[in-house]
Amino acid sequence: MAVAARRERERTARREAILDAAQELIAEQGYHGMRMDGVAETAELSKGTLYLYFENRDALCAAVATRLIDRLLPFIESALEDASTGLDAVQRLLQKYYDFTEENPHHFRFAIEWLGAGERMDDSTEAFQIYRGRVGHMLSLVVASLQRGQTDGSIRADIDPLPQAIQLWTSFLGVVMVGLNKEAMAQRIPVPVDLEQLVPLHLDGVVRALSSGGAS
Amino acid sequence: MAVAARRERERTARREAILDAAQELIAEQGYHGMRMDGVAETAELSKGTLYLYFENRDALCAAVATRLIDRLLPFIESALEDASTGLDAVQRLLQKYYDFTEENPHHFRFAIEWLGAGERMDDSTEAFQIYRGRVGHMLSLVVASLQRGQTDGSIRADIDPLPQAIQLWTSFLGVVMVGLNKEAMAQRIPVPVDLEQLVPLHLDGVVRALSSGGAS
DNA sequence: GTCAGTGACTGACTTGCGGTCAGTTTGAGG
DNA sequence: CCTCAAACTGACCGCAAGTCAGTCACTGAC
Repeated sequence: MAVAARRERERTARREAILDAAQELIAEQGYHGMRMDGVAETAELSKGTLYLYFENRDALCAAVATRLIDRLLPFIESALEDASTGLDAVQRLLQKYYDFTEENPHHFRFAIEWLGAGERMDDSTEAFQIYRGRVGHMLSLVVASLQRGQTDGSIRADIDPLPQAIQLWTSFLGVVMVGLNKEAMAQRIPVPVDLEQLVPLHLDGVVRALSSGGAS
Repeated sequence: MAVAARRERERTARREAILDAAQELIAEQGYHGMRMDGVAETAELSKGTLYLYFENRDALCAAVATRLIDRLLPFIESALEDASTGLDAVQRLLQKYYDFTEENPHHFRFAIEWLGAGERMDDSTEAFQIYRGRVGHMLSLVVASLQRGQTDGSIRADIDPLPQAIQLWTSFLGVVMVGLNKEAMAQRIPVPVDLEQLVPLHLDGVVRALSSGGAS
């Protein structure tokens, strides 16, 4: 039965084609501008077919986000290898996350939507479980970097890595959220400010807060 | 023409009634659960009437949020008066903001929606200009506290108050965003963690980052 | 007293979009 | 050829925001 194998390949290919279409539209029109009708049109399928591959819109978005994290992870992992200390690793990790986010501004809004959403996003789908796993992996990299820093002495010994990782992650998300909308923010925040320096400023604060030695 | 004055009062009262209805529904069902039909029903008006008082849903939400900030501001301002130093003031300001947010969990999601929203939220309405002004006022309190800290020596002299205030504000928003959804987060974040300590942990980091002296 | 004018209000309707499902097409196996 | 199943289709549904032509109630001029 080589047929079944080919069917499976074709199914995977279709799925990828739908993801490509969705990703393209998200990049063009933003997360909210992406419409299921548009995805169907772009992927040259009917709308109903989309629902044979993804339970609903949120599941499709989760799958797109998962693919993006999978592309980001190698960069982050290599950045961690280049780091001289654990403290340096934390800094590089966050910086890489932000750089990648800046290149894919619309997609990562998904993560923010999810966190900001109280109830409205459907995170019960299988696609979402997978996404959740990737988030966990990202967090574990932060935890590992913190532990590494405690071992090499660059990070204070009295911190608890897991809660601290979550604090780093959530506070950084706020910064990224604003950084994502630099142009819009300029009008949005009712004072003139150079948002370009926001991320370096935040990272500086992170280093000061974590550092075992005196601040530079 | 006492008639015009009475008409004006009645108009204001209607507007307040609509705001009350909207706020009640947001508190009950969350920001996304609030429906214009529901607001009309609760306020004992027809839906069309709502649009005589508010340009659209977003404008109505902005007006609700504005009212809430107006209730929060006195608390924050008295907290600033109680503060012993500028550094202490920053800490108290953020803490009060979080406490109030925790009591009104749904409403402040509006701020997050707005910041996280790339394009979808209509912030061109008059109600939104007013809301924007309140946000600016909040920010100015942070700036003032930072300057106070630099004067009394509790905060490093080399920081630039305005960008730093924005960094403080945005990073804290990320923490609040997660703190708002404590219950949901427990399932959402794929690791077990006590989110209750997230805010204190963050505030500790803020103090370490801003402090002119050594960390405690 | 009455009646035209004005602002407040109404609710049926339109629109946009996520999601559904009964029916059609395709192609492998007999 | 015929049969069966999987893939696919697109007309349709429900929901909620937003619109607008029409009604109502009060006011003040005559």
